[in-house]
Amino acid sequence: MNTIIFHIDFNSYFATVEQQANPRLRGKPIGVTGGDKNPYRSRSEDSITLAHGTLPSPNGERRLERTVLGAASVEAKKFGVKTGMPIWQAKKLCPQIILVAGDSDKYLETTKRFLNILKDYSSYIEVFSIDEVFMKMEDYHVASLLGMTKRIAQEIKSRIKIEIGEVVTCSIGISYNKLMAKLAGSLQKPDGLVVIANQEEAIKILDKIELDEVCGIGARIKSRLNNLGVFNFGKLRQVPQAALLASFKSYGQVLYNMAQGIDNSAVVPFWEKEEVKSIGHRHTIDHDTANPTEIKQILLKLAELVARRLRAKKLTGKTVHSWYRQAIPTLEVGMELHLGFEGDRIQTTIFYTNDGIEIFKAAWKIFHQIWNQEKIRMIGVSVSNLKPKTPQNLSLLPENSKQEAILETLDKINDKFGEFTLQRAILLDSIGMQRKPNPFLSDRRFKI
DNA sequence: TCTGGGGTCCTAGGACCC
DNA sequence: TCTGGGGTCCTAGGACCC
Repeated sequence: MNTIIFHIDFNSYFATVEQQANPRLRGKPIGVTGGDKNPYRSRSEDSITLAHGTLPSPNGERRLERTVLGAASVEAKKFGVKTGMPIWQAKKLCPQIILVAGDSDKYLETTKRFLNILKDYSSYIEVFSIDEVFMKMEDYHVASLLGMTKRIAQEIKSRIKIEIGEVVTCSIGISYNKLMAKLAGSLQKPDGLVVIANQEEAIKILDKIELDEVCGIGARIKSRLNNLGVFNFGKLRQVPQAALLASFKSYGQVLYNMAQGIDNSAVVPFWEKEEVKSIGHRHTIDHDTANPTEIKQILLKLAELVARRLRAKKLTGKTVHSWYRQAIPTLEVGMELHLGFEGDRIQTTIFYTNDGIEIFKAAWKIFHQIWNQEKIRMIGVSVSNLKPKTPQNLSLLPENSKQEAILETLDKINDKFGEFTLQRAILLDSIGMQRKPNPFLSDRRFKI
């Protein structure tokens, strides 16, 4: 291998962290529900935590029916419960499931400790999500590392056991590119360790798995491939490149490469990651509604949350998106029948702002263009086209400064009470690693 | 009484500028 | 004097990830 990439993925992350923290939960089927910091979550819902020994209130119970599990423990998975499954369904499969309200700070803290372990092995760490990273071994190490990769992986695993906890396990996949490393990591769970050493091995493995087991093929692409008569990677490999390009445009090339275990994407270390591209919030209402006043209130609240996060990152944005999901489910016909909720989205461009009222005004205005008074179940707002706040685009007028001062005060108050605002950059800043300047980034930005 | 909420990237077509 | 072509911005929409 010229390149050695590790993919490290925690198993049932939130669930194992909870079991680690609370021995009473160990060995039991548990499901972790939505964020504790969700501003829409009532106090009564928090009371479902077993640790508190209380029962859910009828109100909390009803609200939870519309949310999904953020994680399920191995014990719960034995019943068929999966991450992302609606709570009502999880309960049907496993009536004794213990629901635990998520604690985002705890998970972030654990991730920080984990990344600190990894720092000892490479600085090329790409944080893919709160429980998943890619790590590229430094090029000058590769030759000396050949044959040692498994030992390093085992060392990382045992350090996690010692430094983080025995219950928290991870699966490690090692390969010559990101795609295959991720695939390798998914082959053995929990606590797995799989190496895909070369392309030859990769193809053998690809021929044994389903199309959608590879990152990048979801339900839609899979179904479109099936319609072309492609049901596995062996068959995909026989499809001429031109035919894939014709059907999937540029993504056809990705699929073509995928079938051969090729992936040219780079491990992007955290210090090269660009800033966020958009910030948004959406909310599924606990009942369907067509009441404009109610919808307006929710939209305003969401816009304020978005604005607050923009200000916290010293950003402004000028494109406002608004979207919703209608209440009546529709049957989607794919490989199998399933219920879907149709919706619509719309966007508009205003001026650079991070003021919740301005964002709300734009979102409410465009929402009306797509909403035909039907009952809805979900509504969302987000802002993209972001740029750092500079004196040029804000605070030119004294009254604006005053406005900002008020906003800042509000932010401080909100900060005190907090909410779940997990962001990759926040995560990275908080692990105490210094952001190294990237000499290539500025070039890329200003190249003509 | 029936799937959350946070994001990412890509493409096409129209408007507009020079 | 009746239209080329490059570039950029904007909107809509499709698809994916955890």
